[in-house]
Amino acid sequence: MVRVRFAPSPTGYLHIGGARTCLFNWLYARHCKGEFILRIEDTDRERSKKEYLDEILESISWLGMDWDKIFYQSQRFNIYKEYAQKLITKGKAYQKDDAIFFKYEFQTIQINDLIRGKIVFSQLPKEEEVIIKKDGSPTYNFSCVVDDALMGITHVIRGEDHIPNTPKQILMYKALGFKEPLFAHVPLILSPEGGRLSKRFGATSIREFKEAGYLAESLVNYLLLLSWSPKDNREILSIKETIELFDIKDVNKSAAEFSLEKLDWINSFYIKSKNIDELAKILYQYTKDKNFLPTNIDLEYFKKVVFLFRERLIKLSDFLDRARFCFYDDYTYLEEAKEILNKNLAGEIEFLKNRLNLLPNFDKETIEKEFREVCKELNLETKALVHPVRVAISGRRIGPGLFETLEVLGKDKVIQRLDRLIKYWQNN
RNA sequence: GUCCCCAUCGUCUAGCCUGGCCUAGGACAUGAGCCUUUCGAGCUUAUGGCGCCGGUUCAAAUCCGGCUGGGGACGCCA
Repeated sequence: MVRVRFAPSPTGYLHIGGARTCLFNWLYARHCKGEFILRIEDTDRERSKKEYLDEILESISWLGMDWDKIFYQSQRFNIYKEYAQKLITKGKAYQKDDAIFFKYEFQTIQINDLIRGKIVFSQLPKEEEVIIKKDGSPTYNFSCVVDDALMGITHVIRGEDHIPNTPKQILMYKALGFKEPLFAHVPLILSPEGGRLSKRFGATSIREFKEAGYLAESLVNYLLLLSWSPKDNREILSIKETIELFDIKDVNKSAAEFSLEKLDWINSFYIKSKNIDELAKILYQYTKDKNFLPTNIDLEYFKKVVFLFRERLIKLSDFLDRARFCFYDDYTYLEEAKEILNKNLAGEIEFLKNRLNLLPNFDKETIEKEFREVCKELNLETKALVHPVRVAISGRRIGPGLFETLEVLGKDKVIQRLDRLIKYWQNN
């Protein structure tokens, strides 16, 4: 049976690169109907933090992945020591200054990477390596080998930055008498500037992407497309069909630059394709987390507002400032919108207001019909009133379609906001 | 410095293994047009690429070599 693992170190948040490595492992496990193990590499007592661990687990779950087993290396120190001791007995390691050193036995190492094919190492950078530190904790390469072997990992799928570790680990497998797993080194994700994805580039942790308003499925879909493709020109794939199609052998060899533009496009696509109830639910939670909504907002009303905006959201966060006027009356006219108010149309707006006020039904169609009729009577182009009215009701120059927005706001609010505009003209 | 990985439009990729069907396909971004009350969305359309040099071959994006370029690793971090 296929058994793979993702081995994060809780010394930082789960970032884009780690998330994709996790995803590839998880997809492969699910594709093969195998097991996906989470191994927390918390051997560095100083730097490992509970909050990072929680964050990592939460991010993995949020992205839609689950694990069959979880192990903590911090609970396995005695196991590592036991195996280090065996190496000493075999004469392949020795103790010095309270630490245990492993002696590499020189030989050309060849690995048959599932993604890259044959990789040959003709030499090693060093002749020995600490495997148990002075403080009794194991070093990465050693605990990794012991655990992968003991846990029965069949495929080690990890980032290509681990390629140089592989020959060292293979030598340890041999010394320990363990069977080697298969290796697959997935390409790195580069920042748009070419180098490592980090500080300069805004968000790198999954949590930050979530907070920025990206949907989990967008992130997963996008990450998937970096270094893998269904080969039939499709860009949008559900997790379910990806599990069917995914094979680690098909992952590309070359590193890929992260592109926010494409992620944005995928995100807006997913937002647009969600049904309104689902999207409203997600946005409701999102806005709640951001403390954006006033208390006791009616869910039906919220849903209507979401419907208004859903086609123009790239990220959930776009909803925050753009839809604010639907929930609060205290908005101001934005500077860029005031230009539209340069021409004083107080009389015309007053006329329009009175006519709208008389409408028996305040629905989109009725409003639009009357609005256009009024403009005609005033001998104005429709847009001559559309723009100022939009500013009146939202404070903004741009927004969703005006007539549906008026319907959502309701007659009372619209009348009140038109009055406010008339006053604005009177005072300026 | 030593070792290793990679190389198709600006970006992500299909094609490469099993040379001819490739005057290299798709997506994002960008330009133009249509639609339109703004923005967006949608639709149509355009621009744009096999890093270079050799070799093998009737034929190379595809095979081989070199170069160049980019990336990674060299911690009692993981």
